[in-house]
Amino acid sequence: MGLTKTDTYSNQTLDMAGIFKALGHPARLAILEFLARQTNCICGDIVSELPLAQASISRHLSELKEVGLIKGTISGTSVCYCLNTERIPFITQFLNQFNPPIDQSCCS
Amino acid sequence: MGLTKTDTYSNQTLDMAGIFKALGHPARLAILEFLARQTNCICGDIVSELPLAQASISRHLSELKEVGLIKGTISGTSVCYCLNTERIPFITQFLNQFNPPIDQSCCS
DNA sequence: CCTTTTTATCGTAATATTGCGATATATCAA
DNA sequence: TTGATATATCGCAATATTACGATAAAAAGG
Repeated sequence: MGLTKTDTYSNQTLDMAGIFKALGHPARLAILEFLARQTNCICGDIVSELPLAQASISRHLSELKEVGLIKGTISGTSVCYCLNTERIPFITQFLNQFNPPIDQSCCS
Repeated sequence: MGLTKTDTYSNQTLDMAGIFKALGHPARLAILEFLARQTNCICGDIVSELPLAQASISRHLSELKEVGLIKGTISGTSVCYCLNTERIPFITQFLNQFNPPIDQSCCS
């Protein structure tokens, strides 16, 4: 028996934790930073951007896609990757709750 | 030999990944959400907020403090915890780079 | 069909994280 | 000093993540 995570935490908390976990690895962050530097989607050859094996990059990409941070569409024999920019305001909005008017007098 | 993470990724990427990793666990997110609901710092008794052992909560709190998401000051026999609200704009500003004008025509 | 190219998945070893009980530390009150 | 209370740290077991090579799958071009 014992409590599951779903019993304990709200769906929103679990979803957001999933997104942050995906952001919480330097390789995945580096992939996003690379995509952000482009003016177009990148069709293939993300592998050559990082010193990781192709299998590892593919895994990271699928984790990023799983939480909706990137989009990927098959284009012939390669895959086109883009940032899913819609996701960002969603995250920043969530983070805004941590910016409340708290009286921090006892902690400063 | 072999590349270290510091060789491969910028300090900013590593720092931000550390912050997101800290955010990427439902228990730690729940702690932050709890702190955000308060109008004051919380001196003690965060343990009773979550179904985790005291040792586990203490661990999570120290991880949050390590990346600067919360502040803690000793107050007698307990510890006062507050959100470190300064940190939030820092994160949202970083996330803004993922909101660029990308031509997503091939991915939509 | 066969070959090449690109990406995904599988199996597995190494490493990291999580959670807990036990214990240590520190402060306060008596 | 002793006892009670609050928090931190240690040691360890269970679990999750990461990375890689090998291999599979899917599409394009002969």
